[in-house]
Amino acid sequence: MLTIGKLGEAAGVKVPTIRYYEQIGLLPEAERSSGNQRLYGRRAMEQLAFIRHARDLGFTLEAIRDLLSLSDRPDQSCAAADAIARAQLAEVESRLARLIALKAELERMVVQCAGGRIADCRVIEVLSDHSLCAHDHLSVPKSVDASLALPASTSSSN
Amino acid sequence: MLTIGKLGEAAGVKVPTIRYYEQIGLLPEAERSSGNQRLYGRRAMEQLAFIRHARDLGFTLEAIRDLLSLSDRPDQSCAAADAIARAQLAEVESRLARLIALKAELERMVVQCAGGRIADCRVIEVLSDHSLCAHDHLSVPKSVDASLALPASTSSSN
DNA sequence: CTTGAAGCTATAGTTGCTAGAGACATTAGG
DNA sequence: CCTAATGTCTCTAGCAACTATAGCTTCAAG
Ligand SMILES: [Zn+2]
Ligand SMILES: [Zn+2]
Ligand SMILES: [Zn+2]
Ligand SMILES: [Zn+2]
Repeated sequence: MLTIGKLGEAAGVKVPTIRYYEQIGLLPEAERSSGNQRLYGRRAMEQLAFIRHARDLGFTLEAIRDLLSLSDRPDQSCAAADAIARAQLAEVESRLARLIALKAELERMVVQCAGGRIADCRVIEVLSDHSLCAHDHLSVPKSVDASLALPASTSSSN
Repeated sequence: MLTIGKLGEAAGVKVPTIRYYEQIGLLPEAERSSGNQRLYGRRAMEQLAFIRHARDLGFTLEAIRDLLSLSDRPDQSCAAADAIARAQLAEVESRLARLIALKAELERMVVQCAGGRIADCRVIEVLSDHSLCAHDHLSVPKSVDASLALPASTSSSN
């Protein structure tokens, strides 16, 4: 039985994050010691590692919640799990496409600036006028909108 | 003089967002009509368009705040502005690198799943064990950490 | 037995907005 | 001129996924 600190260390997850996961019901309520401290066994370890890995791959907590509950039913079809993974892949691909456009536009502005006064700064100029941009880099269309953010990739370990 | 609705329409920014920008001091307090409604002139229009464009390129509001105040001092060196843009480029490049790794890993898991029962699902297997991953896709090193999220790219216009 | 680290709960802050309530302003139509 | 519809006002709360703080209790080492 591990304390929360040891568990966090083992799984590469910060202690408050573990408590947060429990609070939102992503992890089951932990057993408690006589002195009211959380205690974890192998099962909790595995679940937390699963969560951590899925977060690293960019899955939302909601998706992870679903994946966890699926993984509890080994005999069912994995179609739902695969669908979640494919959706995540699509998400990543769409972000990727957008970032590639952003990168091109940012490179253009940085390269074009000769580095004089603000009045002649290409960076400021381009930001003032999108028609100076080579291509689109537009805001994302509504359908793709929700949860675009890369899960605040909260620097690794404990 | 435009009302806030017209301004939002013109700049492709939602009305509450404009009020929010004023609230956090990114836009100056607007003039008011006799009936206490905000009125905007050409200057506000340009500033808002600048903000919108910079947001589209992924700059944080903090960075935009700095860029705006720089653009108010046309005679100064543009080194600071260029530095902000280069930092943003670096940000984008780092996210890009990470997303490329994620994409590869997600593709691998999706492709490898034969689609049977959960017990044999490659998606679940891989999530349970990072050593099944081909490469790193690790959480971002501490230094690059803050504000990794793509500015919740809150679908364009008004 | 004492001390310091680790744990506990509860609350608030982060980013960049978005949504709602309830009141006032403006404008178009009859 | 009155009314209804829309627009705007302020204020507050909510989203994701944590992180940080305060003020306590418990535990392990010496
Ligand atoms: Zn410049
Ligand atoms: Zn542009
Ligand atoms: Zn599968
Ligand atoms: Zn992995």
